[in-house]
Amino acid sequence: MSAIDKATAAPPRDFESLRAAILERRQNLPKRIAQVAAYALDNPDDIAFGTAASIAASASVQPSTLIRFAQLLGFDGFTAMQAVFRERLRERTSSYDDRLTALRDKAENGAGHRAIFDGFVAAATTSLQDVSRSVDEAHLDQAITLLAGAETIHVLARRRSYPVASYIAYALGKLQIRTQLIESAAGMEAEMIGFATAKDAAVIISFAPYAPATIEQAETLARLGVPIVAITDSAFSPLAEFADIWFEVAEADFAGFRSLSASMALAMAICIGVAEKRRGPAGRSSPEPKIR
Amino acid sequence: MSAIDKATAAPPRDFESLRAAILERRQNLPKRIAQVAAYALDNPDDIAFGTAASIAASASVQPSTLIRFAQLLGFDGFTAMQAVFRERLRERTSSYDDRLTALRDKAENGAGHRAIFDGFVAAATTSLQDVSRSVDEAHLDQAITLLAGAETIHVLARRRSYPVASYIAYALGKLQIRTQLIESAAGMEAEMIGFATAKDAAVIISFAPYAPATIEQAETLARLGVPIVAITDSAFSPLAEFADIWFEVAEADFAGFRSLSASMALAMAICIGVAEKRRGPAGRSSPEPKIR
DNA sequence: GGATTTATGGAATTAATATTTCATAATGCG
DNA sequence: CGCATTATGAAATATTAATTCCATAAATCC
Repeated sequence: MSAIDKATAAPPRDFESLRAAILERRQNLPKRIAQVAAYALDNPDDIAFGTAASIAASASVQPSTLIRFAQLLGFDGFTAMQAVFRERLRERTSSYDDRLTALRDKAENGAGHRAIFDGFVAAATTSLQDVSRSVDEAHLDQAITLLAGAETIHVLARRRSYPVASYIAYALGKLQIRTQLIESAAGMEAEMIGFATAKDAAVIISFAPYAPATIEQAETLARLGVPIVAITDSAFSPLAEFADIWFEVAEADFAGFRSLSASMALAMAICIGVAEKRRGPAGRSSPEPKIR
Repeated sequence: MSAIDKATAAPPRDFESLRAAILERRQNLPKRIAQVAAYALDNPDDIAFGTAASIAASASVQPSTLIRFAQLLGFDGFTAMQAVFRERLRERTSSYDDRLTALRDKAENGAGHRAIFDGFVAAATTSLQDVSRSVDEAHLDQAITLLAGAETIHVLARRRSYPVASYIAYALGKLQIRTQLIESAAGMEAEMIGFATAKDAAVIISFAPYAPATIEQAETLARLGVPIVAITDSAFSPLAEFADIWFEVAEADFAGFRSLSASMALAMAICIGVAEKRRGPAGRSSPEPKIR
């Protein structure tokens, strides 16, 4: 019998509880076993993939020590423990879409606040994955070229999309690019838009249900001959009609609110791209504006 | 000898070329082998971890067919092919941090716009992963309880953090929670803040370098006895001093701009949490506000 | 400081897993 | 239709990997 209870009745079923179990006992583990414990937490992937012998070698212990470690945690043997490490990889890899639907269910049934938070994280991650697949370089280049040639860049968005617009305005400002954020506070939008010319350009962001004011103003801008780059959610968006270049960004939603992460990432890439282009192809040696 | 060349000289080294090789030959593959091919593309994870016997069973073929399939692709045997499937999982799992640093280098050396975009996506993803680890439920509960009890929720943020504040204001508005976004446009912030009382509460978001105005106003709010929930970036943030509850959110940066995704996700979770709590524990049956 | 318990290393054993082989079935071709 | 070729299934074999066992070394306790 060992100093610590030989076997916890129930072996951890998932990686998190396994991790917790290890951390809890960490202090009073025999030297070699502790060595394995540390290795396991530091290199979980190796344990998922390796064989008992190879892992033992990497951790500088005997294979038998590995098995003792597993048994100490309540597992039958090394193989049973390894299964948990493999399961972890599977889940981590398993499509975020699945995770998201699972979390949606969970939240519907009144799970804790943590579940809601996880849901938003999953929604954002999914959206980022999607947008990463769907945006193509050619569009990106065109949009950047178009905006880089503009005298003033007008940024237009309402409601849900407004945060994206305000971040664009902030970023372009920092990058010393003349920008006009079309604000709604004082009801002066029409006048602000009136000054736009074909030498300017506009970035417009809108998702279903498209704010009527945004569409209306997009139309006005188009009529004034202002080139338009749009970030929207489908080919059927009314914006697609007015825009010279448009991006389809499908943001996942959770608890009734859509993520903005994908739009934000795209917006930022456009801003930096415009700044780089303005600085000229020669300026490429220091393309990274160090601003916070 | 089989109808198709028995063994491609060089076996695919990575999953993508393996996939391509399979797709290319798909049409002229013997029935059982084709069955394996389809299974392999549909369930790559199973192949990574399963044993020849278990995979064969899942795909309804004999283990030997599995080996023939591997050899047809130029591998030595099943084990060699499986290695490619495992490698794929490893890479997919490999820390986003590594990817991010790689992309940063790439961008510094003047890579295309696509690389910049990927960088922002990676930065956002990393931030989300981090925040998901660091936020704990107890804090979340406390923050939600605090805000749920407020008459009016004041939302305060400047510059980079402002988009988060505007999204919070939008969300709380939709959720019919009385909200006051402290805007800076007309320079009336001081007056707006002056109306706040201990019965209200405030959400303040600020990251280094902390906008002086935000800190100053946070202090004022604290002096007025307004409970404060802060989202900031370190324990040394001046906000931590004034806040009753604060969250540490470390956003990764790229090309000089930090992601906002993690803060956004946290902010949304708080908003929904407050709305749920207000609706009362009984209202839990329909916790999902269907608003777009 | 000696006795007893506990931990460790290393080899032996057992279990599992991949691979090969061979008989048979299916397919294609003249 | 019949022969040759290719594909398939099933079991035997070889290989590899996990587990157990035992001798020895530390550590702990009286």
